[in-house]
Amino acid sequence: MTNKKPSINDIAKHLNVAKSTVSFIINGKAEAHRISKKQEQRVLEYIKEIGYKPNYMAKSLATGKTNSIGLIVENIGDSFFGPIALMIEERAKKSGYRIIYSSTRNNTNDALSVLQLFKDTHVDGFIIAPPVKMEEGVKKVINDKVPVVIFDRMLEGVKTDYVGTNNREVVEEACAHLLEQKFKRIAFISLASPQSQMQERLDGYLHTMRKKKQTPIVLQMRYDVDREGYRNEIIHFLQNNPDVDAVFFATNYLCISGLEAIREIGKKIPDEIGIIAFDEHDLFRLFSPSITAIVQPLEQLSATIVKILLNRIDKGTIEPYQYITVPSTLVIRESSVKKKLK
Amino acid sequence: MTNKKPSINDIAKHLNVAKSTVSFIINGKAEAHRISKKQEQRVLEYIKEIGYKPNYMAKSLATGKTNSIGLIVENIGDSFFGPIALMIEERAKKSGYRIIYSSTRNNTNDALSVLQLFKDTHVDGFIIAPPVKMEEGVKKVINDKVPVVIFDRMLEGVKTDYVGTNNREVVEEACAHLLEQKFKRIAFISLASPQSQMQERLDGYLHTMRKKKQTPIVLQMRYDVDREGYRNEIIHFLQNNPDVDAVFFATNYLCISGLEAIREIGKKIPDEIGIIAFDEHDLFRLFSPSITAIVQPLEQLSATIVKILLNRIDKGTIEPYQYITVPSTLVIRESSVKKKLK
DNA sequence: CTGAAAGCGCTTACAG
DNA sequence: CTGAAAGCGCTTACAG
Repeated sequence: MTNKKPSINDIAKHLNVAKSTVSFIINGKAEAHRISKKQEQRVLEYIKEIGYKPNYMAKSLATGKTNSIGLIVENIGDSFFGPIALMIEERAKKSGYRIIYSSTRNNTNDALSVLQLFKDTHVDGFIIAPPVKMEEGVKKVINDKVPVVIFDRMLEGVKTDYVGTNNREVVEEACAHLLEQKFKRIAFISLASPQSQMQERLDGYLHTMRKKKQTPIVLQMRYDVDREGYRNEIIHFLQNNPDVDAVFFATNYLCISGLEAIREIGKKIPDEIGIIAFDEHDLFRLFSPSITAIVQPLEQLSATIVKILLNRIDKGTIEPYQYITVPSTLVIRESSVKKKLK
Repeated sequence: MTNKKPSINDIAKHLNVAKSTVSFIINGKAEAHRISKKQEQRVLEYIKEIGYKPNYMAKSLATGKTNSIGLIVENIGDSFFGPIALMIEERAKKSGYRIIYSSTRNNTNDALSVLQLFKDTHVDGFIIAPPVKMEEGVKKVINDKVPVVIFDRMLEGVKTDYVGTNNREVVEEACAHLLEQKFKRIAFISLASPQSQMQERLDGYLHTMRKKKQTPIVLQMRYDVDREGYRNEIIHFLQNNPDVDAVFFATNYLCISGLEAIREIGKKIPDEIGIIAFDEHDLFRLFSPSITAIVQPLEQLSATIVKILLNRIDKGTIEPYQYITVPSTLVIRESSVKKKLK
């Protein structure tokens, strides 16, 4: 018993067989290489006895596979990407893949450099919620035959798999609901972001407003601001638009800043101002009044993302790319239902 | 221009120098090996020209280092570990380390198997918030000279670095604050968990109660229950203990279930029941009334964890192990301050 | 059915 | 100052 870890070579020598024989047996290819049952038993037993563990780095060097996936998101600590990261990892683990993650905080340069770094370390595939201007970087990766699944927001002109939700349709549903509740002046508060999911949400809003002959009122804030900044800007906006009687918030954290703003200026939800948020948050269930929200099916999104990526990794990248949208649900709570109507 | 990635060998051949020379130059050891400036320039320029990227797997195989760290937490999607994961990754990245994560959901067997898996893939070190009964597994890893930093909860008898907060002291401070506010019957609602941080929080509570001659009232729930289950058990508890006029919740999610329970039975916060939670949550700032909470210094915790681990990785494991507690802050809000006293 | 050998792309004593 | 060579621990054609 030395304390050096045993290698395939050691096993082969000890058992007087060839390295290749051992390797085949370990990898379950004994049958395919017509190795005798007896031989296989002998090797398997010895492996168990000495507690042999293959060296993954050597294996990776020889095969070019690392069994790891790079996950690049906006912020792994937030209430959307965090749970997604949890579910993605749990599913990937079942298929023997590890997840390496990085948060971009929407910084394109950081995202590009981490993309390159992960690629240099030979991840087998990527799951990316990209910041803007990532098109070229992602294309390069795909060109080098590394599979990429984009999620949450699309990348224009990048041919690869995408998984997202039906932003536009569900926002239309939400806005229609507000109108039904007799809210008249519905504002849309969002980020000045060209990202596809934000554009789709805006489209849904504008489309419904136009269809119902309402005048849109849109606030698009810079996205490099902190919570305090959003709050102040929303206060300002609501004061300048006193006739606004409902707000659709394009993300959950904007809604949280919005709630702080509304508290500050003292408007009553829902009778003086109706509220709907995109994406769920613990707060929304418990807030008084509870907040109507569009809830994305996180489990289903994660499952789809992982399934598609693993399929690409296994089978290469032949079939047509998939564009999948999993529908979200409008969960109606108190903040969008006028008490007088009840 | 073939499409095969250039290797050190290719460079050496092309430039008519030895592989070792190229390797030394790439790794900045040109000087140490007294390689001529001219030679160095020539190699560096060529590398740049062809866009050479070292193969990390080969490098890892040769050196035994992977520049990766295994992060094992309870749930990367929750409001404590998520932000911690964000900060840990950002700091590790600056020093050239990647993070591979896994969530245990407090399942010891899952945690042990992922610990083994990460170890087999040769992570350079571990950051672990361990479930119970991980002592032996972690010891084995440490014995094999892989550095481990434990955080959030300690592991009895495991000699390694630990980073946590001053659970006991800050809970004492919180309980003293409730007593000052003339709350009489303070209950402590927690999980039936032998984990150290939970024990310390309980100790802080019991100690203060005893010192002030108050009778402790403790509810310890099973920790394999869902939010609904917690809520129901808390309702039950509060109904059976109608004289309880304040509750200290040992975690933020228990507090959230508690708020649902309190809403259900219709008690008024803070005048009929005072509330304090351990750990911050978005909800607590915005809830009406806002909820007093013990806030852990996440930035400082993450920074300390990463610093200690990288130090161990670089310098080996010679100096005595560190046991570091970073103090938390009691943020007093409306839920623990009686209006009548104001 | 099994084995000898080359190869994956690095690092690092060692010799000169 | 620089180069030839062994080694890290696997996989996989290829030969028999």
